[in-house]
Amino acid sequence: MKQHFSSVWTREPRTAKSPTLSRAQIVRAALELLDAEGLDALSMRRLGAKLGSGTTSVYWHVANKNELLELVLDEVYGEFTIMDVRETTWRNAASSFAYGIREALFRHPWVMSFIGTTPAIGPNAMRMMSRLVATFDHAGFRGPDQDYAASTLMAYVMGVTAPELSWRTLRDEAGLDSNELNAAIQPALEKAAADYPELTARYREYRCMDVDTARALNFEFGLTCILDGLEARLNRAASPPSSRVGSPAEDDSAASR
Amino acid sequence: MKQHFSSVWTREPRTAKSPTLSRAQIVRAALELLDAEGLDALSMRRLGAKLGSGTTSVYWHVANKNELLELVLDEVYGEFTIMDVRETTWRNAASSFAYGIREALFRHPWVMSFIGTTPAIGPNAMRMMSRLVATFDHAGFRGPDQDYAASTLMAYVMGVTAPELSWRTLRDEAGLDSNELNAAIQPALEKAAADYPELTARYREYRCMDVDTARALNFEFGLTCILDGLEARLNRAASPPSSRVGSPAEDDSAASR
DNA sequence: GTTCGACTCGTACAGTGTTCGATTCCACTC
DNA sequence: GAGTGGAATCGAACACTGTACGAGTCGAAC
Repeated sequence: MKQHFSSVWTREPRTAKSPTLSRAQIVRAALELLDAEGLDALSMRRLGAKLGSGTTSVYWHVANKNELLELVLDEVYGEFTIMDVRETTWRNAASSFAYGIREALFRHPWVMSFIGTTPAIGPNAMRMMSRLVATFDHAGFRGPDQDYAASTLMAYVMGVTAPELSWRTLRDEAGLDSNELNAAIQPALEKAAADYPELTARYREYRCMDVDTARALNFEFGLTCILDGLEARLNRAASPPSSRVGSPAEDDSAASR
Repeated sequence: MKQHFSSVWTREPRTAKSPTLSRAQIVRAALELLDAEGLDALSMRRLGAKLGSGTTSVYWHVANKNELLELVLDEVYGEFTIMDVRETTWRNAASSFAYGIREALFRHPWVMSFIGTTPAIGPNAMRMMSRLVATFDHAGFRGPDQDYAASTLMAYVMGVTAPELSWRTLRDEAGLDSNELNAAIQPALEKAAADYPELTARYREYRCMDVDTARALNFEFGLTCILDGLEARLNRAASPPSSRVGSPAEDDSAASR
């Protein structure tokens, strides 16, 4: 059978005999380059230069740029930490996890370009998912609902943070602070919203508000929404015997896990 | 004052006198290319060829590739339709909106790479946001909560759909169907999850499940979670006078809007 | 008929990811 | 110590990319 799927994680890493260049080293350098100067700054030539090696030496340790990016991506997944749920409530664990991701993404804004392009099956991503699912197991979810709950939380956090990141990148590239950029963008916004007077009014109203705190409130709002929604489902499943579809693990053996 | 922010929407479009090439034409061709062959297929040379014009002719109508992409992105935003909330419940409107986005994204998988990179301030994005906010206004949200609710829903939908898209792209590039790809990916997954026996068990358990319906269930799960969460907040705000922070619009004038 | 602006497009440049083959270097055996 | 084989490095080259520039074409207004 032909191998239709390939990824860094499917290949055996090269055995290192005398590694003047190592995978870890390469990944670290790439990460630094990405964090410092953004996605466009990472070219194989620049990476080679930063490592003090020839441009194409990297290709012995990594099959291609995509694989390199898979590796760096998983490195970032390694920064998504979760508390041990047995030490707090699941709401606390989930909430601090969400805030942690948000901040990790702020440190590595370029990741947003890969999430949704590259499937995350690296070891760090796996560990994170494992712990997140365990959190929802402890919360009382059963069967696939554990995965669904985890995925819902992740989806929300990624989804809200994405526009925040694009905003921040724009801001930093322009060399302004948030409120200056807000002012600079206002005419374009008003022009775009010209046909929707209620939007214009709304923008005028918010102009005095600090943009960053508004974003933070936005994040918190959605997060509590989701946690409330999850909790509601938990309570709903707890009280009635539930004639729920798609949850095959209501019998004795599988539900105990 | 220097212009620190630029976008297609800030520039006046060129006045067309005898347009053998038009913006609309260019955008359509780019969209077709993107839909048919993905992000990498769109190069200015290929676009020129498809249009039957010189490679650099496009640059008279569009400042650069980024602007072109902003235009195409907004075109996709134009496909995100919302029902008139006065014809159903807000839950219905929001839910069908979410499903609509999901399907539009399936038609244009490449967009995921820009959301979170390019701020969406085109006319179609504006119209969509205007209608979405109106939906939540009708639902009973007041002040910034309307925006927060809209952004929460959008964030979730984008966030869940992203991995789905990466999955589908992978699948189509490999030329397999979902379950075949699932089988092909299994060894990599098991290897990655080797240290987490509960994950392995979980994967084994789901292997028999159809991947696509699992995804659909996942989407529905999170969506009802969010709608439940929003509804809960609505009810909470309705009954008690609420000593909520960060919502400055509890007085008479602003809250009526 | 001339002029001017709208519009097109060929050429060129700097840069990209990656392939290929030659080269270096080290651990090992004889 | 000489020799060998594979690990690792790297320079040159290829086929691309986005875009700046300037020369060219065309249609309408004067």
